[in-house]
Amino acid sequence: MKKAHINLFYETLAKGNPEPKSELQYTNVYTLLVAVVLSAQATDKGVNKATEALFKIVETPNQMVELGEAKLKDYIKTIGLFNTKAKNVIKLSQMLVHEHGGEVPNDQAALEKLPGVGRKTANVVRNIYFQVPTIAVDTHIFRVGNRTGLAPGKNPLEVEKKLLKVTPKEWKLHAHHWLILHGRYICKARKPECTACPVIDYCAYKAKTL
DNA sequence: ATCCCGAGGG
DNA sequence: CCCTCTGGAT
Repeated sequence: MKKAHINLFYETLAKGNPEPKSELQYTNVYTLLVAVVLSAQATDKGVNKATEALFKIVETPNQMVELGEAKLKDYIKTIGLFNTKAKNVIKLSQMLVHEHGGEVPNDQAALEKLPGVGRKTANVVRNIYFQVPTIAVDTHIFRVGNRTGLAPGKNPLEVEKKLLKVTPKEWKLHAHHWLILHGRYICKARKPECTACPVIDYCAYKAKTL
């Protein structure tokens, strides 16, 4: 995508949503981390539905450890991959208690050592809570980056590097949310709504659909 | 490359 | 029925 168009692309998305925020529900940085871990290959709606009850009784790593894996599963069994996620959340909470004083570290490497936390999840937490201009590449952003021509790449890491390179400084902090919301509601996987798309003038995909 | 894995949409 | 959803670990 041309430089001038990249600016217009972000400017347009920003105008449509000046203060973008996560649609995941959370009460603090710990519950944010748990919510993001649970959101892997699941919709935020489904995660919110499960965590609404869970976060009323669990807001700290200690409380999660006390709850235990079996009861945690009862809360999240409506979410895909719940078995693995329950194990990871308990282990991750134990590690936070024993190795980080019960706090969530603002450190990419330390976060990625936690079970169930990879590059994407760590990037999301650092962006949302610690205001670091990371761009976490999930399924939506991977698709939008490739389809629009904004940041093509064979894998998420390639797309992330390209996004960090082409995204102007002023848009970096919120780029993650603008791109994800665009992918979720307009540039959808199955049936992209190009006729309702505000940035179609800058998109490489329109040539194939119109 | 493969497994994990429920809900919702088309 | 098939596809997709803010992936990560092996």
